[in-house]
Amino acid sequence: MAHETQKAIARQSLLLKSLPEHHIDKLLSHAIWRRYDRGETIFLQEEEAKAVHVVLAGWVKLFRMAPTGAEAVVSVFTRGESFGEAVALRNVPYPVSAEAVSPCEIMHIPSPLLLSLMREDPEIGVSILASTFTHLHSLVAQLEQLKAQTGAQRVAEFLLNLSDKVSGGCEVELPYDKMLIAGRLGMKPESLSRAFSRLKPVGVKINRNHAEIADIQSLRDYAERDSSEK
Amino acid sequence: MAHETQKAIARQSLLLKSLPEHHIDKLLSHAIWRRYDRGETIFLQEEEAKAVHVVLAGWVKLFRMAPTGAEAVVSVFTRGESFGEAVALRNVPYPVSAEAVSPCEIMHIPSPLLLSLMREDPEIGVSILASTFTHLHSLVAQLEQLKAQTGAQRVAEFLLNLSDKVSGGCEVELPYDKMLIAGRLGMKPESLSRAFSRLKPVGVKINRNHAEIADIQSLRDYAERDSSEK
DNA sequence: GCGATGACATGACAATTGTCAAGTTGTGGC
DNA sequence: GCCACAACTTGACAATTGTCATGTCATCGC
Repeated sequence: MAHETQKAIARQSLLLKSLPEHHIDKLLSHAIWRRYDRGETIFLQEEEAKAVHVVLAGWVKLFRMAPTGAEAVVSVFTRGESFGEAVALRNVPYPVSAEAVSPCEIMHIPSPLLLSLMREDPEIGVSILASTFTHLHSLVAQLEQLKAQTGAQRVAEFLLNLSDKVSGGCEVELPYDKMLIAGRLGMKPESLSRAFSRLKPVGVKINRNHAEIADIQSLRDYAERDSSEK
Repeated sequence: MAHETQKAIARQSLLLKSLPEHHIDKLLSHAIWRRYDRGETIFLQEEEAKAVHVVLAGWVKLFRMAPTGAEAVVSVFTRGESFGEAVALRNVPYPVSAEAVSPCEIMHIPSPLLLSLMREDPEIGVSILASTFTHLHSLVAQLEQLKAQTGAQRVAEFLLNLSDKVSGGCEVELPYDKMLIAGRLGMKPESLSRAFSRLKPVGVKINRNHAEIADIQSLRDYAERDSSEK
């Protein structure tokens, strides 16, 4: 059931990679593996957390339903990333819902197991704090973007994060639906379309889920430009 | 230096209140107390974290400077609340800056002390995770609000959080500057003014930093109303 | 008391974004 | 191949918000 390649991916996850070998083995041997289809729910907001989740393949979105029914995408995770750490250890309800947005492989680590290991070895706690901090940091970055950047600038940053090149041109694939990208960036799909067209003069060509960036640096300039200056 | 009343406040903080007595004593005896004037910097973004901070009195804002220079307020803390947990334990730089927005009393718990206690007793780790989770949760809530609510609705929620009444009318004091409230809610001061006037029909009167809410429930209805319906 | 300063409100205007409607395109079922 | 459907784009319009300018008011130092 648990293929070696999957275990290898799990070992590389931020949550596990800093742990000593024997702990990893124990966690892996008690973990639950599961496939999810596109659109399938992994857990629901207000549900009680019983495990930490590690994405082995595919894409997962965390989102929150406002009382009005409006959906706000909080984050999107993929291979090697984990979520639910801080909640699982405290027996509190999830503040968000999780859904597979593509077919997924997810590993679930039961929280009682994590808790008991944590009592044996405090390093585990530090490890969990590490990945929790990463989430915290990315939420803070998102808040900053939403409050201080225009839609087109947020799209520009999103594109920049898809490439690891520092300068020059490049081509990247959009990792998921434009609808989901729009949600993740806090805008409507229509606004995303317009943002893309606004990026054309800066050297961005979009074709389906394929993006061409003429010059990374000039796109970065655009993203960091103060909105007051032209 | 450390008055008993301050220690009492510290004990009630989310970070400490679930810890066993002997740990609290040790932490309190090694903590550093300091006063900050209005406008004084507590730490700067990119600075390395050396302590966890507990607010004993006054108001502190955490904010982030975008490369463009725009400031995004991430959160505002007051008496009994703590911040910097996840960062302090990992020797990583702060993702945000912290500034006193009113005269403040802050207690600093050196992170090496926390780390060593954590190795003795994993319960400390759980405690830290608990308050970290609280921050995470509030960031998620903020994201939801920014993405799914109009300015006036965010202001309505802000007012609602100032009162613990469930129904009927009430009066509350705005806890800090309108400029800071605007920043915290992700809008310009002018927009906050307009949002306040838009709340008048719903029964909200603002006079200086004093707010009168005619009926809590109808304000709540307004905040949760779908923007499509009138 | 007086002037300076900063917080705040308000009006006019521009830019951005959401909303609604229509049209295009690709995909999957049959 | 054909149909139905969902994703996506585009345009027109309305609502919201930012920007700029102006004016009021309280506070503070002198």
